[in-house]
Amino acid sequence: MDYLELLNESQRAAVVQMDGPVMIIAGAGSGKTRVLTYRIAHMIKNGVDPFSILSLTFTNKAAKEMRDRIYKVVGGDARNLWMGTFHSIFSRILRIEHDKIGYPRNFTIYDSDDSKSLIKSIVNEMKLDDKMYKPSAILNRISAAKNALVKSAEYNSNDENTQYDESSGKPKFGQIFSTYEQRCFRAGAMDFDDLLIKTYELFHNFPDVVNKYQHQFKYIMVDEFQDTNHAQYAIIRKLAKVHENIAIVGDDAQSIYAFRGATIKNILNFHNDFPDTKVFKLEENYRSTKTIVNAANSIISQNKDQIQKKIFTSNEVGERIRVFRALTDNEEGKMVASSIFQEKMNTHIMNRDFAILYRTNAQSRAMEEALRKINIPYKIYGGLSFYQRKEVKDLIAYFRVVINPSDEEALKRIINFPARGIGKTSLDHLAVLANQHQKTWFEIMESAHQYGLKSAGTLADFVMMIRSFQTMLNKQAYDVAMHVAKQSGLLKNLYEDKTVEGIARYENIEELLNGIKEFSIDNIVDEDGVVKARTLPEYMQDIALLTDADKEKDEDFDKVSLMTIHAAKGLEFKNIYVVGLEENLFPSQMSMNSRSELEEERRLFYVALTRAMKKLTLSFSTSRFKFGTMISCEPSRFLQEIEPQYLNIEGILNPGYSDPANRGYRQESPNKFYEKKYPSRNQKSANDKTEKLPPVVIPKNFKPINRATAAPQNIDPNFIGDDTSNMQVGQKVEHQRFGTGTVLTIEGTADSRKANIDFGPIGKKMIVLKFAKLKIVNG
DNA sequence: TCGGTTCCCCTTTTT
DNA sequence: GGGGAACCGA
Repeated sequence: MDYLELLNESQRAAVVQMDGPVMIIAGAGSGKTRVLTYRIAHMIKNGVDPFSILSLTFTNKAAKEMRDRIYKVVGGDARNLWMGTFHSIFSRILRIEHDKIGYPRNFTIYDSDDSKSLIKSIVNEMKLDDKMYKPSAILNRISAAKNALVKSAEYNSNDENTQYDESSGKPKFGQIFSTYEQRCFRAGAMDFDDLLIKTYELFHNFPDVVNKYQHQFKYIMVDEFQDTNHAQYAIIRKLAKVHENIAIVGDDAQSIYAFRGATIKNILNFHNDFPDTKVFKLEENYRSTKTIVNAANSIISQNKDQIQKKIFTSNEVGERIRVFRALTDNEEGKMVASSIFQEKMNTHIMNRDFAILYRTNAQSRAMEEALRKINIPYKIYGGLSFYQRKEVKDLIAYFRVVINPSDEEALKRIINFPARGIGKTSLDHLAVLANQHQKTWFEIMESAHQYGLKSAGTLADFVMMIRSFQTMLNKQAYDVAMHVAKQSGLLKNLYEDKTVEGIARYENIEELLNGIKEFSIDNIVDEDGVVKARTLPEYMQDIALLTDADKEKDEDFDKVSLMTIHAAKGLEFKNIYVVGLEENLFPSQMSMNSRSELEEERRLFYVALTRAMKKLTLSFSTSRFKFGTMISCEPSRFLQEIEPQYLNIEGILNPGYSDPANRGYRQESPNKFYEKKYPSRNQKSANDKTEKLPPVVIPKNFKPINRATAAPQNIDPNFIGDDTSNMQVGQKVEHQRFGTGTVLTIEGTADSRKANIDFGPIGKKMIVLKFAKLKIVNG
């Protein structure tokens, strides 16, 4: 397949420009993923060693999809790419280099629940008011600091910070921050932000380490660059320093993670850090109808902060965007569900061609109920994931403690579950002693007698149990997991609960164990084709950063998708429903305080619209349940920001609709704030758009550099494997790394055909023939 | 210490 | 409307 033929001119230019710094500004639906995947495939086809390509994405799903697509073009080599999310790639590096920063190799990754729970403990231990020091708010501020690469020591030495905290009623914030840091370290745990900040430190403090990775990663690619935060950019800038072969792909119009520290500055700074950057713009949309593209353009043009570009499409005009109003959130669900039903009757398209998008996860309930009632199968992305369910977390907490006994948050979860008589009093004592002696809970428990703890006997039993589990850790993951589930009493405890929920919980544990079983027996091969046993620690590393988006099941193949707009980024569907277009919901109430926050909401709306290929439906409700009470809602300002020529408004929305000044969406008592700050489009003055950011221009001296492509490291490119389909037991073979060996056994068929080969001094290796390159030695 | 009940807060968005 | 923490009685 000549993949270059499948690209348009600017796409192709971006693909073949392998060397030097590259910026690809890719509008929605412009074939960005295609460019990225073909770019990598192009490199591999041109002899670049996959091990030297680093490709960073934001979600596991994006990484997986890209790997699959590259696999289709270049085959098995795709396995060896360093491809994944920032967090997963960096955790991989941190596990390799763990000793440099004083962490155990099997460090735990705290999710935000763990982080909040730890903060809560700290606030309690410090005897502070937990109304004032809310864990989520504290965590947000800690996270913001870390994303700016500011650690507690630096934070606390800055008067501005201390003054801010004093004036906002949280004078002890700095102390909580530094305690939090210490406790994470003591627990051998990293939170999400640590994965970035520790990587940065590692590279900053150990020149030999950074040097190693700088040379290894000859080519670096970053997807969704507009969503990178300061720490992420600082790391990749460092990594790219030697070869400067770095390509960033992004779209400022789809920047929707500023709330998490992402900054558009990274795009603007890129030119300063890499002055020779070649810029490519992908402006043709292949996804959506003209109506959808133009409507989306009319939305995004209202933002002041943006890079100039013109997204266009040569697709058909398509249908107008349908807008309807519901009276309640439940009715909105019903209307969406019946619309999907009708659409399927009329056009015979699949369930999987539909997606319902919303601003907040809480909105999924009304949609789910309505779909369930008329038997439309659906799947929910995000929300409470499988791994966040209580019983699943409990068993996983056991695994965490077995692997890393210092993991305090996991220990707290399981120490008295199932109940074994270790109550609050014991826990309080443990906490005090641990702080007093600067030791982990587990260490205190090991010497419980010595500290005169009343529950010493029970604690010792618990420690013994964990210790006995630990002796099994090098065994296959499933065997250990099953043993732990049984011996801890957790399985029995759940089994005895015969309520409906209890049975569901038991089934979830069964599902988890089945997943581990699959993981264990699903032989994995390393780069030399050698089969490796998969252990529990490996399983835990695998799932630590997994969101359930990754847990795709076959039966989910043809279902309607429900997800937040954030989760929908990067996806496309034929028919899209964007629901809940109401003031205070979308745009969110929390984002009405500043122009920049509101613009982020607008970009989010832009992302929502541009997910649709053929048909787009927008809806809002005039009332909805919030915290169990009914509240009344006003239509979103975003609705009237779309040029009306693209809309098809159904039914009588409001009496004043015929008046173009309010397009019928305005309620009878107009919101004063709305009037004043956000004049409608018609009244908008031309000089509203004067404060634009400098547009990115393609440099005039655009000249592709044709540097010789890098040869793979340590591998002889001329080494070609022979056809092994007729290989016999007893035959001599040559492997590039292991040398000459004798075939002992051959088993399996087709792709899973394996050979056990004795390489003499190197030992016996089980090799999967599909992947390994072996020369048959004659004689 | 445990289990059941009430009560309270919650809601952005995610790795 | 729902989950988790706090509270209370045994």
